[in-house]
Amino acid sequence: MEPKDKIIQCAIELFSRKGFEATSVREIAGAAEVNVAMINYYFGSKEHLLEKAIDDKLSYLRNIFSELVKNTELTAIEKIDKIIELVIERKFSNRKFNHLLHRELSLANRPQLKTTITELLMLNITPIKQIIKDGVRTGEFKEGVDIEMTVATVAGTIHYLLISEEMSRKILGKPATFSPYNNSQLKKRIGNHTKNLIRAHLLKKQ
Amino acid sequence: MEPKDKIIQCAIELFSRKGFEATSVREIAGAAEVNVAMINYYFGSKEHLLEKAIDDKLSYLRNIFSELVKNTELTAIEKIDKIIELVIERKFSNRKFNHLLHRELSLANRPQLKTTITELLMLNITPIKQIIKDGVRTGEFKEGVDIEMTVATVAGTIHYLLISEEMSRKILGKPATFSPYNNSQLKKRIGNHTKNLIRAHLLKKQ
DNA sequence: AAAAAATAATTAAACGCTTGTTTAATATTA
DNA sequence: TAATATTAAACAAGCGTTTAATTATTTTTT
Repeated sequence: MEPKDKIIQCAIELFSRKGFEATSVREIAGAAEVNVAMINYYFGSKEHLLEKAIDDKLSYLRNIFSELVKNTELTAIEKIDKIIELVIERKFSNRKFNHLLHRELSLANRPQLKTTITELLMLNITPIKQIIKDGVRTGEFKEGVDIEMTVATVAGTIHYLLISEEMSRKILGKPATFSPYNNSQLKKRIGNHTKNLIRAHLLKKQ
Repeated sequence: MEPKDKIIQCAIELFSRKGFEATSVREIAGAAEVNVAMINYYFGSKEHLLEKAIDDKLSYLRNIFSELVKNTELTAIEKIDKIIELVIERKFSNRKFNHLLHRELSLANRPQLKTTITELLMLNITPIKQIIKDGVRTGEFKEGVDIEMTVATVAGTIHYLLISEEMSRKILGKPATFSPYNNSQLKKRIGNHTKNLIRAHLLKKQ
């Protein structure tokens, strides 16, 4: 792997685990096995490195959901099911990176970066909103539901259970030996719950 | 106000807005109008100051929900409504402090602190769980619902809409001029949605 | 109640260390 | 031969913390 990419990769890993400010450029250089000066040579500054890394992720993830929304062979509720699974899968496998994004979003330090991150997070949100809208329009879903809030519920439920191992354990009432993120059990459970919830909330009573 | 308390107050404000690592002790001292050495004199270190501040908040908030859970004059769904309103109120007025807690929780830097924070956040969670449990036991709520996940949904929905102004605007589809946290409109909207959602999910069909 | 002693609070200055960044020289590749 | 990549070393600035001296307050003794 080229040194430039290796720097990005190591930086993301360290920023995600320790936070941006708590990670030194020497640490990153050490992990990437390059000279410290290479970081400024390639990226100009530590801050630009962060921006570049997040920007890369954004352009990589763009338009990955679009096919699902367009697919007309599935009903709205089937699409919702699929997208719930996709979001869970993605959030689980990018858990710490997501924490990095949310940390930056909660700070007033780098305003320009916040816009990029918002766009990145909205990649998960927008398609859910669109599918629910379509479902209401075609009559498959109830009228009068608060679509925007429902979207927040789906994203929020998944997000909340990925905050930390200890929080998840406490919420689930599990002992300290339980590793919520190391088995696929929790993924399924979140998926089932969210789907049931959305059904009770959106589907017309039959 | 005593210098010790003023330091805590200013520290919380700065840590919340800028993050722990990005805030210098000289900044805190400047804001609190005391000499830098006072911080170490009173708290030993910058890190202990953070711990003390969070610890204070924890002991202040303990047992504040207990009366609501014990109140037997309300039905389970009425209790849920009340607690949703309480949690929304609290999260809205402590928005940035909550961000600080969640940032610390997402980092591996200060493990001991994470336990305190988890306990603090669980003060919102535990009563909701208890009320739903009771409601299921008395037959007011459906059986077979995933109680722990439902709790995560309530907390997650509220939490997600408080991530950032820009995120909220984007989720709600509002223009850049809209200030989601400056009016009480959003509070009510989240409250109504969450209550409706929980009703559809928990109440038996009549 | 006044004086003396002891404790606590506050200050300016310095400490040693780490930070992100730059420089200028060298090695590598085109 | 020219452009690019890589290096070790140095830079100035900021960091959290400590020191030692001074002022303020409280406690004890007369």
